[in-house]
Amino acid sequence: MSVVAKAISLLEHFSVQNPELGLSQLCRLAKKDKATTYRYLTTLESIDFVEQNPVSKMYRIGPAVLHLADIREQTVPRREGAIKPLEILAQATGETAHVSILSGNGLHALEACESMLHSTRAVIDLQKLPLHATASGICALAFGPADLTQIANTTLTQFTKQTAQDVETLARYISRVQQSGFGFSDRAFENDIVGFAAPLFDHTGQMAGTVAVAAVASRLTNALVDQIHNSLITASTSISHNWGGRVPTSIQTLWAQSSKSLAEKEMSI
Amino acid sequence: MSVVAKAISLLEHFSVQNPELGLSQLCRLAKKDKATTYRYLTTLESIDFVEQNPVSKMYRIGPAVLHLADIREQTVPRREGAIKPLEILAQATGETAHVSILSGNGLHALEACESMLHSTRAVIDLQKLPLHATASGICALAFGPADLTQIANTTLTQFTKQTAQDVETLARYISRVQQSGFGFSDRAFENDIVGFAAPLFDHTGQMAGTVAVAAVASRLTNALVDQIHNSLITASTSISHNWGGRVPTSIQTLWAQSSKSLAEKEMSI
DNA sequence: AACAGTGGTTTAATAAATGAACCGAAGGAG
DNA sequence: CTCCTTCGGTTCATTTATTAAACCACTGTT
Repeated sequence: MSVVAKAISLLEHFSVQNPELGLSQLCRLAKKDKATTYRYLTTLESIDFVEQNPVSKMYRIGPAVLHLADIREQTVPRREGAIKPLEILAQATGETAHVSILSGNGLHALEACESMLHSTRAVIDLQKLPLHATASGICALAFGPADLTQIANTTLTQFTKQTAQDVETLARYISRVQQSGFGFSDRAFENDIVGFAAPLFDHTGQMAGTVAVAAVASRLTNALVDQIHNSLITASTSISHNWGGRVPTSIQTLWAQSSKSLAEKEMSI
Repeated sequence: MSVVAKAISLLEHFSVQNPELGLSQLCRLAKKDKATTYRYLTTLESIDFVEQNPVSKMYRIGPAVLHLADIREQTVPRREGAIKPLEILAQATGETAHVSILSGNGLHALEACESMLHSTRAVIDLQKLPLHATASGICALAFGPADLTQIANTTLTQFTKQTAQDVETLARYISRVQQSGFGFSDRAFENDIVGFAAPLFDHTGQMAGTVAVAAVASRLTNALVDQIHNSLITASTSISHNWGGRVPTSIQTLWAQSSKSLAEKEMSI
């Protein structure tokens, strides 16, 4: 791990819940020496990646990232292209919908949209999502670059009793998703939430992210699952379109098959 | 300059005009060795600060900055607190208004708002502003931390014939601004633009940024200058309020005095 | 007064960054 | 076809910056 990565990984400890951190706190969180942490912070401060509250001496994320994020969103407008389909998805399903961006070594939640239909609903923190425990994550493992799986296999943090705890279980989850075309996670990240996801594609033809629905487990019915699947297909198709890509026919075929099998299952009930 | 700063300074070469850059281009821009630049880029890629277009092999700003910018804006909502006063300012003056954030070693343009009143108007690039050549910059030097002046003095890039080219001229500009309470720059950055600025304050009581109007020189009248000054006072007061601070009475006094002297000047005309 | 916290600084030991030279591939020009 | 340039990417001995223990100065508590 290079110095650059180590210094910047300090930034990962800042969050909406914890926007300002002191030197000592940061030392403990990063498990690093005080002198080193201090040097990192002053360096980051010199390039405006953090700034120091002059009275409390605490550090917070600096203004330089705003500028970079602006350039990114103006030239690769992921958020803009995702918002409307996301609202439609949330409204159609009555559950919380969110979009994540895939990037080399993980999945970043980009935007969430909560349905107003029910008073209980999932709340998505906009942060890095665990690959092995969320519908989006398993979807990324199923359809994204192969080297992601190695990253996922090394960090099987347990969140609930259902979280995949070994490589074999995770592999079974992944292969099921590769057959259905939908990411799926049954209370593996949060106790009462079931997740459904679909992959997104950009102009390069590669998988570029996921769109997902986080549903409250107690309200799930076969009809709702069906509705979520259909809405995910619509959302994935239009977001991929807005991102300059399109859903590969192989995935469309999977979706058509799993809709059919679902319909059959319902017929038999 | 530490490795961290050098690596991240690569990011400064990306812009809306030039969102994707190849390895060799970046080498030339950064005046760095190819091997070094390559290592920087792979490091930045590993932490999602840049991502590589898999087909063209070019690099662009990565998704990690979106997340950081989100946290920053959710916890220190500068942009949100600035937008409405900025729109009012642009509309009242008929010129382009913009807000910048002060940070240790410079001034970052945060948001610009163009008036639709005239077809010709100033366009503000959202980037780092030169301290010595803009109304906002001189305003920051006049009312911000003292060590900014040293930074400004070392980089007196010439933009127009009116740009301050020596420390004495700049000091004269600054002291004039310290007397009037308004940043001012007469065609020192762009040839036909006159800038007016007012300082902004946050909850720490320190200067936190500037709000400014970039006016087309050929349209300027005494009445418009008066209008701009008054609107800047309103804008600065309300943005500072939204940022959790307030304009110090010392500055309010300066404003009151310079309004009076302006009124007198107009009386005499 | 002793203690446990801060933020910040110095030190020799050590691990990391550096850049010239290099590779193979792709594209153009003669 | 060869020659030449430029591209992204790699190697390795040399140099340079990073590291972390110990240390200061300060503040509030017991």
